[in-house]
This record gives sequence, structure tokens and C-alpha cells, in this order.
Amino acid sequence: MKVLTKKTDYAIRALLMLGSKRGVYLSAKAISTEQDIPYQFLRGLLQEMIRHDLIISKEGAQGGFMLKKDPDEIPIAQLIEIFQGKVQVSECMFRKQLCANRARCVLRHEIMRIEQVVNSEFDKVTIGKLIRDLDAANGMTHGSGETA
Amino acid sequence: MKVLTKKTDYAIRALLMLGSKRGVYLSAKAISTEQDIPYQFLRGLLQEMIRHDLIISKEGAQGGFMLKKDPDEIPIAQLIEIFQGKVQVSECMFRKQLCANRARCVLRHEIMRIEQVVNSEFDKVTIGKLIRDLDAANGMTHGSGETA
DNA sequence: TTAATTGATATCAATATAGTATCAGTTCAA
DNA sequence: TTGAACTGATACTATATTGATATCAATTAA
Repeated sequence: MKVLTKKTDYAIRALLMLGSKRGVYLSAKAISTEQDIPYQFLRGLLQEMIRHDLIISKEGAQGGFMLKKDPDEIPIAQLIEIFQGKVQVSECMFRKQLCANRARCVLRHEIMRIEQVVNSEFDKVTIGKLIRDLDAANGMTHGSGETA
Repeated sequence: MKVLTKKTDYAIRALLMLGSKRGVYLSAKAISTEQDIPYQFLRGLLQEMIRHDLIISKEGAQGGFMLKKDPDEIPIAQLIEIFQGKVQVSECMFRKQLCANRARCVLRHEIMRIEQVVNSEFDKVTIGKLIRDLDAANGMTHGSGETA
């Protein structure tokens, strides 16, 4: 069971890079090279993140991408939702079988509870938090701002 | 993001049925009909569960399947692992990028922590617990042992 | 003007998921 | 002792999802 697909993985890494260099435009090429993400694939992801108001872009030479939102307001739960769809345990598990003739379905309830736990965990981890964790780890042995 | 695939979903339902009728062999056909699971597909799942020592079978007329383990010792985490593979956040997320030259990787640590939370939640829910929840719900309006 | 860039889309390949078909072997019961 | 009701095993097909590539137009800075 793969929790994060490549799309989400790549998107997080791109955002970490954008979040580490605020105020300047980073090109898709630069991100692709630095993070070892397939160029055209990454561009699709960046477009998708523009549509979701996470980043902005500037066209033309010296153009690129920049964070639009505060990194602390980008939980990875949101990225999972964008690139993998909302967390759902299964389309309508148990419903036909068990919930047909009663209002409340304990199984579905149980399953939904887990769904919420999972989501809340992914909500706690934001791009901002990851950047700080990363800086702290880098700070032990390197100057700040590094990613490798 | 789909947490349970059809395989896991069907397997859980089959086990709930087997767990509700202990001591008798239920045929794949009976389970398939009752639970509305594609017959041959179900048979594959049952074989897989035999291999994992969850159930036993008896061949021939009046044959079928029976639980081998105590329902309380079958967490759905195990079924997810069997039919969808171990829960993993991503193949080796962040490792190349961030962990190359240091022992500890805070990001990976963060991600692994979530992995454990998810797993522990799925460990808490066993087939036995689901059967009891189900019986309790049925008991409110029906005789016990019903599944629909 | 031109090289560096994004916007938009079309296409493709690989993998995973879901489902079907077939045949051999076993067992119960008439 | 035969035949129907079963499981064991395996091969196959269809569809969806994931991962990746290619192309061309439009924009911008130098």
C-alpha cells in the first residue's frame, strides 16, 4: 500500500525547494535538475498547483515559480488530496451489505474514524514544518538553506 | 486515495461471514452469492488466505472454508498487508535528497511516524471486533447472526 | 531578435486492479 | 460407482491508474 505516489512526492519536494527560497522565481528546469524530477512531469504538477493557488508563475526568460501561500498553510494532506484524491476507505464499503435497512452502520463508522485519524495526521505535517525540520537538521552540520 | 482495494474489501466480508458461522464449512459459492462478490475472484482471495493461515478448506461436495485463526487475531492491517502490500509512505522518499550525508533524516522520521499511526489504527480493528460491532447493531432490531 | 521560459495538450508505456475461464482432482451421496 | 458439488491451480483479458514524454504556441528579459 503506497501512501504517497510519485506525484505527491515530487510536489512536496518542489514546494520544499520553493519554500526555502522565498521571493525569487525558480524555474521548472532548476527544480527538476536539483530534485531529480522528470522535467515535463514536474511541469504538469506545477500547473496543477497553480490551479490550486499554492504557487504563482512568471512566464518568459528568468521566469519560474514562487510560493503563493504561507508554507505553514500547506499541509501534505492537501497535496495528497490534489494528486491522489480525497482519502476514502473504499467507495461504499459495507453499505449495501450492512447499512441498507438501518440508519447507523457501526462498521462504516469504524472505518470513517480511521479515515479521520489518517487525515488529521497528514494535516499536522505542513510544508513549513518540514522546512524547519530540515533546516534544524542541516544546521547541525551545514549552513542553513541547503537541501543536500 | 483509496485505502482499501476490492480485494481487501471482499476478503474482510468473506471473513466476517466465516467468523459468524464458526465450525461449519462455507462454500465459495455461498459466500459469493450472499456477499455479492465475483465467484472466481473470491476463490483466488480464499486461496491466498489459506496460504496465510487465516482459513482452512475442505475439498469435494459439502466442502468449503472455515476460519483457522481466532477472529480477534485477524487485524485488518494484516489483510491490507496481504492484499495491498505493507503500508509504505513511498519507496524511499527524501532519502536521496536529504539523507545522503547524515545518519538521521528528520523528514523520513516524520513520515515513518505517520506510517506507524496508520498501521496501529488498522491493527486495532480486528475481524472479531467487527463481528461484535455488527452483532450489537443487529441485536437492536433483529435476531443475532444476521448479516443483512 | 532570440534564448529561456511557462501554458496547454496529446500521447505513450508500465503497472496495478478487477474480473473471467478452464481443467484437474477430491469428496459426498444417491 | 458414478455424478454433482466442491476446491486447487493457473492462464488469460480488460480497464484504470500511474509515471513519463513530446510538441507547439505564447511570453519575457537581455
